[in-house]
Amino acid sequence: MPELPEVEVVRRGVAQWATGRRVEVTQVHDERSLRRHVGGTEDFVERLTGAVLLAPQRRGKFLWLPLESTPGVSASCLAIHLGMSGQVLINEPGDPRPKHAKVTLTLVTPGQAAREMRFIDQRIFGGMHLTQLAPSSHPCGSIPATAAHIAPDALEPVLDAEGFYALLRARRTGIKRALLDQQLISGVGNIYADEALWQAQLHYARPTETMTRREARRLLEALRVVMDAALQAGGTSFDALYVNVNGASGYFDRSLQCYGQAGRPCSRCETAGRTTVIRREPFMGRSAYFCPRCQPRPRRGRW
DNA sequence: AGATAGTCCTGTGGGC
DNA sequence: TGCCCACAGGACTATC
Repeated sequence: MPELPEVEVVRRGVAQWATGRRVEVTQVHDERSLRRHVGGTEDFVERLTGAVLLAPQRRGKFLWLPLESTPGVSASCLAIHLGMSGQVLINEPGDPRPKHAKVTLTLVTPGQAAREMRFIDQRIFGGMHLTQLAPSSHPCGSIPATAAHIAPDALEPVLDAEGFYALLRARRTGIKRALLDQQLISGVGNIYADEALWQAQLHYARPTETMTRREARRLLEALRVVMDAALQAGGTSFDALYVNVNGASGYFDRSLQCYGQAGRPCSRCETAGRTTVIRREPFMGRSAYFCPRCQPRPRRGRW
């Protein structure tokens, strides 16, 4: 499941191969991946073909490439969301097309060989669309109109510990729900929520309104540390569903301390000479992993 | 405002 | 061996 670090790995790969290139051919193999494009497939192809792609940007799990704009026309972008199983691969033209290829863009630039940028998506929860760019607090100054509602992500400096604390105290929900709410803080999914909560020694049902400044700071720091480490490792790949633009897996799964570790000993407890087993509990139609000793259940938890 | 249910999908895996 | 069905899971929408 691509979360912030995985999307950032993809962004960097796309930056290397797509920045400044022109879309020579647009092929849509499966219209369902354009569900979020207002205007339909024909409009998508017509507007994208011939456009020059600028440096890709990211906020949370949203990725976008601004299109070089013509004077007098409002700026737009190619927005990409990977959903559950989306991939962006860079290939040479003529490479065999993967089974779940949904969109292929042929990218050209003078004096260099053409490349194909392919959007692959097995479960079709992700997609591509064209949309206007709207002013934003994002470092690049704008954001896709369709992503304007999401909050700054955990790695943006604009989100500081005091601001994070204030946001949490203003809510009446459980801390993991808050972390997964992209309108409060973006980029966090199930994996990094559980990892950061484990790191910060907070139970997932901890009511946000009882969080202390210290705990909020510890949690934000934990999010940053775990996401930075995951980025260094090329992301988390449990299976072939998440890969970088060259098709390579990340290896952060080997560093996971909590997520997916049900039945295994908590490493922090082990270091302290105790044995505690990581537990999995159903949560919001998925799972929450935690150490029952390091992350004790609050008396009045919020699920 | 917060919580929940439904929707979109397909590969996987448990049950028989 | 093979069929069927339940299910996961990010984001969005509708509804309570």
